[in-house]
This record gives sequence, C-alpha cells and structure tokens, in this order.
Amino acid sequence: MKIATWNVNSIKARLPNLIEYLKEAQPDVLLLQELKLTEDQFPELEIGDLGYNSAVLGQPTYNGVAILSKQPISDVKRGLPGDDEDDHARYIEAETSGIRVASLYLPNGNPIDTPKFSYKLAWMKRLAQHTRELLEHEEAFVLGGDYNVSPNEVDVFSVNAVATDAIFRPESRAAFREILYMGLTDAFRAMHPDEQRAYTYWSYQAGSFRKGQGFRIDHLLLSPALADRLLACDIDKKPRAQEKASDHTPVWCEISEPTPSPW
DNA sequence: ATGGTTGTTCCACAA
Repeated sequence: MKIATWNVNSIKARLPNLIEYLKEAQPDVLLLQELKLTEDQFPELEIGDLGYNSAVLGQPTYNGVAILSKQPISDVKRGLPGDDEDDHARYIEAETSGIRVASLYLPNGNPIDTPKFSYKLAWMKRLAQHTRELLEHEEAFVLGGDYNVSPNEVDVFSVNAVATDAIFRPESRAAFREILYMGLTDAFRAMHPDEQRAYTYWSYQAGSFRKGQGFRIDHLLLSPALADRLLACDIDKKPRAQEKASDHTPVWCEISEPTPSPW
C-alpha cells in the first residue's frame, strides 16, 4: 500500500497536476495540504472519477487539508484538538485501509519575532499532546504533511539561508524532536539515513529548484506498528519539475500488508 | 542586504 503526502499550493491552480499525479503514481492514500478553498469548492467529482474517496477540511483563501483514499474513509476528525479558538484548517484525521491517517499543515511561523512564530510553537505543543493520545491506542497510524520544519542540517541546502527562518529555529526543531522521540519514525530518514540534498520544497524564487536549493520540510511520521511494515520511502521530484508546479513535491512510502498476530 | 516568484484577493499578505 502506497501512502503519499503533497502540499499542492492551491488545488484549483494545481488540479491538472494533481490528476496527472494520481493517474501516474497511483497512491492508495494521498494527504493534501494548502488547498486554499472551502469544502463546497473541492473538486470531489474530478477526484472521484479517478477512483478516490475524499475527506476535506477547507477555509477561504488559506490553508485547507484533505485525505484521498481508494478505500472507504471513516471516523473523520476535523481540526487539531487543544484550542477551540483556532479556526485555521490545518488538520484532518480519519480511518482508511485499516490504518489511521492524518494530513497536517503545520504553521510556517515566519517572521520569528511575531505572533506567527508563537502560534507555530503552540500548534506543535498541541500536536505533541495529540500524538501522545494516539500512541496510547498502539494503532498503526501515519501523521503526514507539511511540517514546515527541517529536522537537521542535512535537510537544508544552506544553514546560513535558514539562520533566522522559523523552519530551522532551535525551538521548532526541538518541538519536532519532542514528537519524533515519542517513538515515531521519520519514514524518509529511516530508509535513507545518509542521503544528502534530499528536499521536498524549493522556493519559486531565484531559480531554487534548478539550483537544487531546497529544504526537506514534508514528512511521513509513522507509529511503531506502522513503522514495522515500512518497505520503502522516497521523494518524487517529477511533479516539481513540471510547468505550473507547486513549490512542494510529494513524499511517498510503501507499507506491507499487516501480518496476522502469531498468538 | 536585498530581491527573487506564485497564488488569492481586492490593490496586500502569505509563503
């Protein structure tokens, strides 16, 4: 089973790219971020024609997340718990294909001397608390999406370029580690422990993609039960190389069928 | 140090 995540940077602007990706890559589950539309504007018919069910959390203009799956989607939960005042559409979670999946769009947090950065850190605290609760059930789950955090120096093209960027601040990376060290597996890094210059995002500016100047900020974090089934994980750079591309490219992993319990 | 680009909305803001 193939699970992928992709920040499309407007699903309206990216619908041809999305349709081509679904046809070619054939993920069983696709986690989407930055839809930039409301739920009633979601292209459910076009996506349904390709054999995908969808669960969506939208809002006008900004944010927006979705789960697409070839299998039925159930037990949909919209919004990250922990703050009733937070109305950003950044988190959706559901059951599909026998696993729990979440699509998340973590706040960017720039500039760091503004409330945007404290919102990012507060959001990460809530994600940590929610992850703690998910882990108590010992389920197979994946938290996938645009984390807007590069975990380590190897995940950025230039340490200088991100010295004051919220994606690489020590506070952001510490909050990411707090979640990871609960026992989750960064699927890409688990399969490619020594790979360098492996990025998932390249700015539209200054020819960044052509020059290989990117960041690894999109991640698939697996629960222990799902990490046991991890077969492969990689970054698919093809969609980023297209005309009218998103500034992010998909990350995917291949998961084996669950093995029956031996007792 | 600045400006480089894209998307959406309304002529700025977010990334």
